[in-house]
Amino acid sequence: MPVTVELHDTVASRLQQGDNRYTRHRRALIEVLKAAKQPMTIAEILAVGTDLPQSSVYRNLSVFEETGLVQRLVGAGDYARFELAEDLLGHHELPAELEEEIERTLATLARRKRFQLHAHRLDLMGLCRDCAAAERAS
Amino acid sequence: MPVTVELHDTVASRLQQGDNRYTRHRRALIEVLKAAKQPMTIAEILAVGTDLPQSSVYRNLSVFEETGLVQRLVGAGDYARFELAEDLLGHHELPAELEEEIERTLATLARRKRFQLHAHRLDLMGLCRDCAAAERAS
DNA sequence: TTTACTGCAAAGGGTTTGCAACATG
DNA sequence: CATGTTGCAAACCCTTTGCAGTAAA
Repeated sequence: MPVTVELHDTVASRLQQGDNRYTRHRRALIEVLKAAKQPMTIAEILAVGTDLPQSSVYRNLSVFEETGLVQRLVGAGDYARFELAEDLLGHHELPAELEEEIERTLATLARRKRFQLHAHRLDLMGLCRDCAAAERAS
Repeated sequence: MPVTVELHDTVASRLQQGDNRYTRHRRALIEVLKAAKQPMTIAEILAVGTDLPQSSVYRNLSVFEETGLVQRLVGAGDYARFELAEDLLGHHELPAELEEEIERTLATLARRKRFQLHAHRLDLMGLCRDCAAAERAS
């Protein structure tokens, strides 16, 4: 199915809302991230997209991050890693149900322990159903 | 109560297990971290411990980290932050009960959704009971 | 006395930026 | 065509390191 076309349309329209343009390099960068099985470091991006100048990758990733198209992951290794925002991929996100239950659990236990919870952040490392199947097939 | 003395004893003995010495600067660094209300950046450490040379702070924090005396936090802002290891402070850690319930919840929901969970990491931002009280008092 | 630590300053290395040329809407 | 983007290289800035002198055990 033509997921890629839809993706590019989405990206283009979101960029245009902020006076940003969807150039050739930005398309290529989105393609690279789309093809990635996991969040990529900038070094990895440069290795794959050999015609992408370093400075453009840095600048464009920043633009994408500000636009909410790409998420930067820190703390997962020594370097920052980047991935397409979850709502652009669709099949990598965890069910909202899980997030809600975590929040409920956290809120309940925090209250019980008198822990004044300001915010939380949960990172799950693993494979969703479809990705696990794809991995077995390869 | 003489918490500080116990702390220094603990630090000293742990350092000596690895042929490391407990020098004047290392003591000062531990004091700075002990006094901190929250994890500190290196810039903040240098601002407080004005007589601590930059290179010593970097090197000693590395030693402390390898020895398990200090924990490095990434992703909480732009720079790395450092804090004394939880087992040296005692009162900052969340009850094990909470962590266990989170793990149970996560495992259950992951199984239900066929999500192949390899690992997780949860960061909670907030104040424990005692710290919240201390903040109200100040 | 041995060996780890210190302190200065210089080098390292990922990231950012200035600016003139270019391409998009 | 007005304005955002590119590309090169230099600048940045946090971090690491070499080395001679110092101090802990």
